[in-house]
Amino acid sequence: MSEQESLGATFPEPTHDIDRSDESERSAPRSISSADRVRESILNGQFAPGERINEVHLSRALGVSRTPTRAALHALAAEGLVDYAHNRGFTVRDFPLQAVLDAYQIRASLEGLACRFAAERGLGDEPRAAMEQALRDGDEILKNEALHEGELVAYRAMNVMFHDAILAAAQNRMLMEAVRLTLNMPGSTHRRIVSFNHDDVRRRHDDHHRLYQLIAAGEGWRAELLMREHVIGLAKKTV
Amino acid sequence: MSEQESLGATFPEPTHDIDRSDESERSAPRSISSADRVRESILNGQFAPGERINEVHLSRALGVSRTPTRAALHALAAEGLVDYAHNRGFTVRDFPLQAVLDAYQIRASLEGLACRFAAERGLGDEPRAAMEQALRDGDEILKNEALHEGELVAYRAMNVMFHDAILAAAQNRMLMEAVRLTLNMPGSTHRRIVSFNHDDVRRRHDDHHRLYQLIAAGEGWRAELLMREHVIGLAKKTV
DNA sequence: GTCAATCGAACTGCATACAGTTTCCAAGAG
DNA sequence: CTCTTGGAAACTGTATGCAGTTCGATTGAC
Repeated sequence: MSEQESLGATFPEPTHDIDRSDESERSAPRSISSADRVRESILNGQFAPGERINEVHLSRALGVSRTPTRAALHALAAEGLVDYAHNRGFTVRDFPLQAVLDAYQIRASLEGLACRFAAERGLGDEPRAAMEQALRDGDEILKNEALHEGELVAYRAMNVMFHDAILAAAQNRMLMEAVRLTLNMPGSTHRRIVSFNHDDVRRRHDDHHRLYQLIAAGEGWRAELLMREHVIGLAKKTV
Repeated sequence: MSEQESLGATFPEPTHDIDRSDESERSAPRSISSADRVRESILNGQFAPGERINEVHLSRALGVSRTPTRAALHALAAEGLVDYAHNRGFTVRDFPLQAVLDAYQIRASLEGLACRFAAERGLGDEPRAAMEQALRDGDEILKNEALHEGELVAYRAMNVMFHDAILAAAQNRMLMEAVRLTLNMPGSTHRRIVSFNHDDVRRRHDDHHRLYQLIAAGEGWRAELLMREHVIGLAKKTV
């Protein structure tokens, strides 16, 4: 493997696993960035919490020089995944269980606020279409008695589409960025176990229907409270 | 001025105008960073919204090379003050009035949540002492009939101390970071005009007293709602 | 006069070398 | 054995040069 270090083998190949196409900005379709690869490695738990990140080793593993490596790490520090200290470089942040649970509360407040904004400002055409599509998709998925592998993937995609549509309808970029902060948590698979019990899924999807109707009806306050409950309910399923 | 460009003269001298000493991390007392200087320039409105930032000119103005300049700009992009696009560099973000008003709503939600956390988890010794000190300071300031220059400075410091203490008591770093996002708004002095009418100040300070009592009494829900009202009230005074 | 193409200047992206700091280990004093 | 101290290795911070891209102006065709 020429100059690559052994660490390089552990890095994810350039796949668009995390779809960030909703940047709303001119998101050029350029190849996946180093930051994305390192982020995925951290989220997958390939770095121990508190571990120092050696720039030279990391840059070799990424196959680039230290300059873009440092830029990527600074970006991750901005997202809160790593810490930075002058003359001491970057360390992987630790996310104790309490922090993960708190993140759900924060996200609940923020997405609740997004619902209120959406209700007050009205649903644009694209957000409305996306929400309706997500509702149809969810209805379709729920026709089955039990959810299998492919349906779980579809369910997740549907869920992301619905929540992103509300954020888009809120028409506030800071809100989107703050919510993204709460989603970047290293949930090393043993956490973040959202129940796929059929009744739970049905209840959550029913929330979506009610949220859509409340927002469309301009019921900002009710939509906000329901979304808060909806998101907090997700935390209850987290171990 | 040797090698400095004329732009350099417009940069703030290394003073600790913005006190970020509450980093809670090992905040080494090193000299003020380039990022801080550029941030202050942007917040002061020395860059037009949408304006592209030339790295070479900026680095000359800062008296450093392009590498640390880019790092500083990336840090500011993380804070949301500038935008970054590949091969096109950094541009100053625009903050329309609606975004500024929304920021108050976001901050209200987040600080309300912080109150609930603080009430549920109990006030630590330091946050409690800070809050009590802030309350005493406010009482002292309000003894005067009208507020003059020095008292306005003291009032602001007292206010920051009170709100920071609550965030510290919430014991959640993500919450602190999210709130900081909402505070980094270019309020080019014509906005962010919080009223210093004596009655308004008295009302806001009375909110502080009530918030302290609610949090100390463990009344999380009531503290959350009062804080939301308290912060939203600030937006009402913004033009 | 308007639009398109083209060339050149200017700017950004990256690699690399060097300087300054930290960190760790080993040797020595108490 | 413990603590201190010296120094070297390792690591981070910064400057700089070059390559690739973008942007603007000038020229030419229509």
